[in-house]
Amino acid sequence: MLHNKRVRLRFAPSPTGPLHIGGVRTALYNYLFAKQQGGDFLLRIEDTDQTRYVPGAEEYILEALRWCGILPDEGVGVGGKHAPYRQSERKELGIYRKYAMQLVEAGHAYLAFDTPEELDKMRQTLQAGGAAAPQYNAATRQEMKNSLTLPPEEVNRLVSANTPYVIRLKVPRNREIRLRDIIRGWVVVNSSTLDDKVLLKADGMPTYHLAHIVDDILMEITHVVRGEEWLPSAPAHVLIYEFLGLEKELPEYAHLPLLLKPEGSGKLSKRDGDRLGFPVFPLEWKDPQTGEVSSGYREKGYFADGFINMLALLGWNPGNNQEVMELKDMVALFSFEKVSKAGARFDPEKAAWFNQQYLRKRDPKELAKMFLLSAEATAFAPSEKLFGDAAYVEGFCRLMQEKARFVHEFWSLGHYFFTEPSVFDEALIAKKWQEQTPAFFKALAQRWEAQEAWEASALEASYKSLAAEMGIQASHFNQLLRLAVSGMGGGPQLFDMLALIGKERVCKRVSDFAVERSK
RNA sequence: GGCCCGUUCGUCUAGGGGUUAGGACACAAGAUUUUCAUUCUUGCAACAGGGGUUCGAUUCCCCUACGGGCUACCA
Repeated sequence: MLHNKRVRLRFAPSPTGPLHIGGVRTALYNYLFAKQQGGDFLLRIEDTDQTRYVPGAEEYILEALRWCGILPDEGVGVGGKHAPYRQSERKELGIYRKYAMQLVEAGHAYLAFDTPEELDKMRQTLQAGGAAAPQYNAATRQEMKNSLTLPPEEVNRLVSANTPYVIRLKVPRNREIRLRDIIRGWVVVNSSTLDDKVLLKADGMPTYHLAHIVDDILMEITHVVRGEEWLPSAPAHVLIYEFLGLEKELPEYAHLPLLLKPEGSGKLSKRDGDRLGFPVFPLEWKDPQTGEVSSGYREKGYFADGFINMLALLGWNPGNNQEVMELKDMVALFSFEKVSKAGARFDPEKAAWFNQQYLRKRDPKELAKMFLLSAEATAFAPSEKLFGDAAYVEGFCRLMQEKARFVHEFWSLGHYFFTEPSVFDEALIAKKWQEQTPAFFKALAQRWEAQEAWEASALEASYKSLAAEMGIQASHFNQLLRLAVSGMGGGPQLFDMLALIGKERVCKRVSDFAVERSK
C-alpha cells in the first residue's frame, strides 16, 4: 500500500435526501486531507438505487458543499477527466458489468436467480432452524438457485430467457481477512461471517460494494474516508480488490466515528431534524414528497466558517488547545491519527459559541449587509431613513457584535437604535428611580442640546460635571439614563451607544422620559 | 442472536506506565465595566467495573458491563 501517486480522495454521497452534518463532516475530512497533501478532492454521486432517488437532493448536496467552502477539484458540477461522475451515467459505460463478469469468469462471483420470495423463504427456514444469521453464504449457496448449483445449460437457458438474476461475490469460507484502518489499526475478520454480497442487481445497476470500488480504481482514489457504518463490509471490499488482482491498488482506509443523536441513543439521522430544537442539516430542506421543511444552519444564521470549524472539532483535534481556526489552518493541521475512535454527540451551545467567535471577527460592513437583509430591518427600512445611513448601520453592528451570538439577535438587542423605545423595564425603573431624576434628566437634556462635540468621552464628561454641579452622584443614574434612551437595562457601552444614536434623539428621549415619569 | 467498533469531567476532547489527569462549552462565585449577554480570575467536575502484567496502571493484556454500527437486489 505504498502510494507514490498523487493523493486523491472523494466524497461520494447518495442523493436520497439532504446531506446531514455527519455527511458534511465526512466531506470536510476528505477535503482537508486531500488539500493538505496537495492532492485532489472529488465529488461523485452514487445514485445506483433508483427507488430511493429524491429530486433536488443532488442540487442540495452541491449547494451545501459550496456554502461550506468545501469545493471539489473534480466531479459532478465541475467535470474532470474521469467524467461522468454520476454512477447512473457511468453504468451506461458498461464498466460495472465488465468488472462483475471478470469476477464471474475468475470464479470469484456467480449468477443467482433466486427470487425475493425464495430468499425470504430461505431466511425464514434458516431462522426457524435456529441459525444465528440467515445469510446467503458459503454454507447456504449450495441450496440456492445459482450458477454454482445449476447445470451450465440451465444457466444459459435462464439467461437467454431474460430471467432476472444478480451477480454475487463468492466469499470463501473460513479465511482471515486483514484490513488496516488509519484510525483503528488492524481489523481482522473471518470471511465466514461475511455474506455473498450482491454486486450487480437484477436491474443491471451495481450495488455500492461493486460501484465504489470500480470507480475508485478508475478515478485513482488513494484514500477511502467514510463513516464507520462501512467498517463491517470493508473486509468484503478488500476481498474484491484481491479477486480483481488489484491488491496493489487497495486504498488506505479511514473509518470515521459516527455523529450520535444529541439526545437519546443511535446515530444522528435525517429524521431527527427540528425535533431536537436545532438543525441537523447545513441548509434548509423542503421534502418534495411531504412538503415538510427542515431547518438549516445557514438559514438559522450560522456563519459557514464557524459551522465548519465546529464540525471539524467533532471527532478531531489539532493536537493543541486551539479551537477557533479557519479552513486553511485546519488543512495545515489535519491528521487522521488525531481523529478519535468513539462517536460524538454535539452540543448546540458550543455551536452557538463558535458562531459568536466568528461574529466577533467579522467586519461590521459585512454584518451591516446581513442585518439589512433581516426581516425586521426590511420591515422598518422603508419608513426609517437611518437604515439608509451606511455609517450608522455599521456603527450599530460594531456595537452589537460584542453582545450577540447571531446577527438575527441584533434587532431584539438594539431595535431602539432605529425606533423609539415603547416598552420600558418598569421593574428596573422602580428599583433605580431617584427623587432628583426628572430634574437631572431635564437639565441633562438641555446641556446636551448645546453639546458641541457629540462623542462618547465628551458626553461622559459633561454628564459627570452636570451631576457634580447639581451635587448628585452620577453613577446612580447611569442605568436609568440607558433605560430612558433604550427602554432596557442592558446593552453596549452607555456613552458609545448615546454617541451613535445622536444628539437629537438622545435629548428628546431623555427629556420625554423626565416629563413622562414625573407625572 | 451473530460479527465488528468503541468507553477520560454533563458535553467535545488532551494526555499516556510514575501528571496536582490539561483545555473548551455549559454551570457557579468573585472582579471590573456605571448596564450586560462582554472581558478577566477562581471554582465545580472525569480515567465504566473486575482481574492480571508491573516496584508502580487512567495508560498494556483479559473478562464483564454499557454504548454504537452492521447483519437488504439501501447507501
